[in-house]
Amino acid sequence: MTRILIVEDDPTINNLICEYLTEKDFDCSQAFSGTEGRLLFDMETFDLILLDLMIPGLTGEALIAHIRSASQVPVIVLSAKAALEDKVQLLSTGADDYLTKPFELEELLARIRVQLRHKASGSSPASAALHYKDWKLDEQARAFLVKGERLELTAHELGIITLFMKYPKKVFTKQEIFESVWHQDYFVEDKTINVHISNIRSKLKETGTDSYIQTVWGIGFKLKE
Amino acid sequence: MTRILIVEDDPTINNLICEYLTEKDFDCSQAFSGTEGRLLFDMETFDLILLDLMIPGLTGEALIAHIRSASQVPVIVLSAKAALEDKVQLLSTGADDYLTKPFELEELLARIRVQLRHKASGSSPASAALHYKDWKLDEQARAFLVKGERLELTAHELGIITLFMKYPKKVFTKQEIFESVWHQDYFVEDKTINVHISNIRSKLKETGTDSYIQTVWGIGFKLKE
DNA sequence: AGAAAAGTTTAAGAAAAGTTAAAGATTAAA
DNA sequence: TTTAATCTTTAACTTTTCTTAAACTTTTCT
Repeated sequence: MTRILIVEDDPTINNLICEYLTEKDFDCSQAFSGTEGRLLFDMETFDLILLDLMIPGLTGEALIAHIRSASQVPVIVLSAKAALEDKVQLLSTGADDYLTKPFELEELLARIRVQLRHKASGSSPASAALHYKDWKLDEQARAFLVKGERLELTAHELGIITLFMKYPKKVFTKQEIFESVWHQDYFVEDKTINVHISNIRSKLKETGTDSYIQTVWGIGFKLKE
Repeated sequence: MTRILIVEDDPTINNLICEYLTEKDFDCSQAFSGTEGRLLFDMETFDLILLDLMIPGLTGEALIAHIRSASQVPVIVLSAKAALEDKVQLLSTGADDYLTKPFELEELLARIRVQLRHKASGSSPASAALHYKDWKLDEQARAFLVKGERLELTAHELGIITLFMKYPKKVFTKQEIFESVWHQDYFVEDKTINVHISNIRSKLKETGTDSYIQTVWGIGFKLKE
């Protein structure tokens, strides 16, 4: 389902848009401040972002800049500002379209569809990001984010995390991990996987999420329930 | 066969749905309260859940949250509430679809088929779960649940339980258990299996289900009828 | 009933599995 | 080519699980 993030501080307008779009089969998340919007953007993956410019916590412009530093997701700005210079500046900043308040919901929907169509026709196959608790993994960018912050992992470490996040309930034996991540038959020293797990955990420790990787004695490893 | 859980406190409606779906070749389980629904969900595995929101014992919302904490099974909400805000919240809470009462059974069937189709096309390999009375065993997650609660077992203990649950009527000799679980010929001390059985029973004792493992004198062990 | 066989339980040492730090080997980058 | 990063292996250490032994209980057989 298409996921849309609505960043709008006025609850009435936010809910109105949310209800309308939900009815139209979109999956909406709501943020009521710039900082909340940034948090949601960092932690989840959206197909489109609706953004009010006049929001507390972080200016709309700053949020666009933040979004553009990490993603090409379409951004439609909702603004009371009508002055042309603002519009121009916005579009050059990174917004893909704008709508001046008040606007008709039908028009909003039409513009959303336009942006999504652009997105769909252009570019690469969108690789959905994986989520697990407050971990986020963007496979395409090979970026691993904890609580929105990037954590540097080596190739094998990322491979192991990716495997875990694809099947968050499965227990993986060391053999399974090795064959899946190394793409070879299992003949490395048994301990190698252990060492990598240990290294991943120690990197995770800084984020307080090292307990997410659990040891299943006699079997292997898995993500926490 | 496709298994559907119906959580609906009105017996007339519950039975009506159950009979209709049974006729359409679904395997239905009925719950008449939120708590009963949770119990059945924890103990068995369903392909889809129909959930009335206005149920005694546990609110529908809380039940959805509980379900979502453990599973991606499709949930269709049956509700008398027509207010849009409720629908929005529901869908964002974790429901996959909703139907406002009164509804046609044909529409319900259509929506069930849509959800099952979605499920089938998407994602992860279905991990078959084993069931025996109020025991549930998820082989992929290596999780053993008694009355919905996880019970920690060591690798060998889990191996023994798995063997029993695969053939719930068979009597296993100690030699069979050893060769099946240890993957070796039988030359350990005879008593080893006994000790493991004893340890399993003592862990089960906390759940009140230790009597499920029965001793067959002179032969071995089996699950209770 | 009494003896023998089979099963149960507890406890303790042995064995297996896992963790971590560190050093050497390998690979990639500057 | 030199430097840096990553990977594998080794080894000492910790934790969990397994096996054995021994004392005790229940069932079966004579």
